[in-house]
Amino acid sequence: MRVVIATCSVDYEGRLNAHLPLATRLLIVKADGSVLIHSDGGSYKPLNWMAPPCSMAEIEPDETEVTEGVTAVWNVQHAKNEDRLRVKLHVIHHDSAHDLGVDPGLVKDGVEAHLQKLLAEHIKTLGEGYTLVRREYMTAIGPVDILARDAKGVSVAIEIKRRGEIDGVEQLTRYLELMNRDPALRPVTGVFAAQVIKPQARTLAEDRGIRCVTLDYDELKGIDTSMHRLF
Amino acid sequence: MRVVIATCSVDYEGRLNAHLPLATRLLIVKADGSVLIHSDGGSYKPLNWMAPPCSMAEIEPDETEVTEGVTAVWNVQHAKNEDRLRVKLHVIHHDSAHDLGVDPGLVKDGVEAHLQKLLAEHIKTLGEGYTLVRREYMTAIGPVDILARDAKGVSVAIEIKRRGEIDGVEQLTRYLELMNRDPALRPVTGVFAAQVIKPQARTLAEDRGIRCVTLDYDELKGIDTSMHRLF
DNA sequence: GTGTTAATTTCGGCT
DNA sequence: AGCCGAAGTTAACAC
Repeated sequence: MRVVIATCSVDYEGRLNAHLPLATRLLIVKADGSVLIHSDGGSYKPLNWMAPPCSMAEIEPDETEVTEGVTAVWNVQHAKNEDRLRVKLHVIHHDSAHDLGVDPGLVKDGVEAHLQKLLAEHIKTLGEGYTLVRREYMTAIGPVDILARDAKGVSVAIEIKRRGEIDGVEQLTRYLELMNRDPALRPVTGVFAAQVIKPQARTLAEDRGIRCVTLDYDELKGIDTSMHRLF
Repeated sequence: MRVVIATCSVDYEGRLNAHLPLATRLLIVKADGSVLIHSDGGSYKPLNWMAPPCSMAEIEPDETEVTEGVTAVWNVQHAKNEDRLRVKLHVIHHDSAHDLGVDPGLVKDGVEAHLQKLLAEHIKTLGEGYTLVRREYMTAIGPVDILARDAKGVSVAIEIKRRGEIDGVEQLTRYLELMNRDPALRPVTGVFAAQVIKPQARTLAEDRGIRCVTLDYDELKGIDTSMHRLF
């Protein structure tokens, strides 16, 4: 990995055109040739970048560029499309290279899969008498997150999201449409469960007779913990 | 901006829990206190990070950590929630600080908003007699990009995408379904406009009676320029 | 490899 | 400040 602090201007041509005026920035060249250009603020997204696979060539500035004060030009070309990044370096304040080796990678815990597991274990939070049929109930168009039955024994298809948006309602609607054609399951009602449900998604869901449920991850986890403590 | 190359392990606790085993990585501390942890590969997304507003405190390792070879600990705490990042530094290979100043920011050209503005201004490119009703026409499930009327005064809902894919057709279909329930608007026809329309999206759209229009950004911009020149 | 879905998404625009 | 949708989204997973 090469780390450079330089006063530079940048031009990107590809899916869009973008330009960065002359300023001092952090330039990172990774082992796979990818380049990141960071300012001293903002979040983790670089001001501009080139994703791998790509190659970086340091070329001589032309006469006009030399007049403008350009001391070096980086030409970063994507390997599979026409995306190109040109960095015009004026002043280099720092330049160092480091051997980092391969990273073992991130270990995560607490994503949607976890929510699904918790809700399946505590399906009664949806209502008295609810019973779990199975998680990842397979249909012709994909797996329904949870299939359950309510107190009356009616099938309930449950779609789980961390954040409930329109896409999720569409997804559940497709499942319900298909499942309601199956005489062995029919009728199937729907529950849209998420930690947060956007108003537009709620409107659409309720318009289609789908019940919306807000999930509290900590509460589900709390039930889980207290259960473990009790038994 | 502080740039550090160090052998370290990282733990994140917040919306989820995540852990990075001991390895050599690039650590960036920005002026706003935010921290990025990058490996020597992958795309622009860091392995782990803390978004601003947050504060970083360098603390002494405890006895156990010293035994494990930890020489310093960074405690990065988010200012508005309980998100916390702990970096245990074992070996520091490089450490430097740089004053970058404020970045003038990225200048973009050719995004969806620009397309929408241009098409609204030149709505006649869709056909003789077309008139603009308004951009971002609000419905219960979200805003339609452009509402117009054709030469016969029939309402036309226009969905604009840079790249026309199935999602966009689904979106427009939802709007049309809803708008066609409104006696004041009915009937409403649809136009799916994009710079590039994928064959599958085109097929689906046309199957649903939605007209597909390919937008030429440079041409629209050209009309815009020549208009300015003429008047 | 291709397509679909999630993400500690981030970012910008508007109410 | 919050909500909503786009992004040069990126990344993980299924087929």
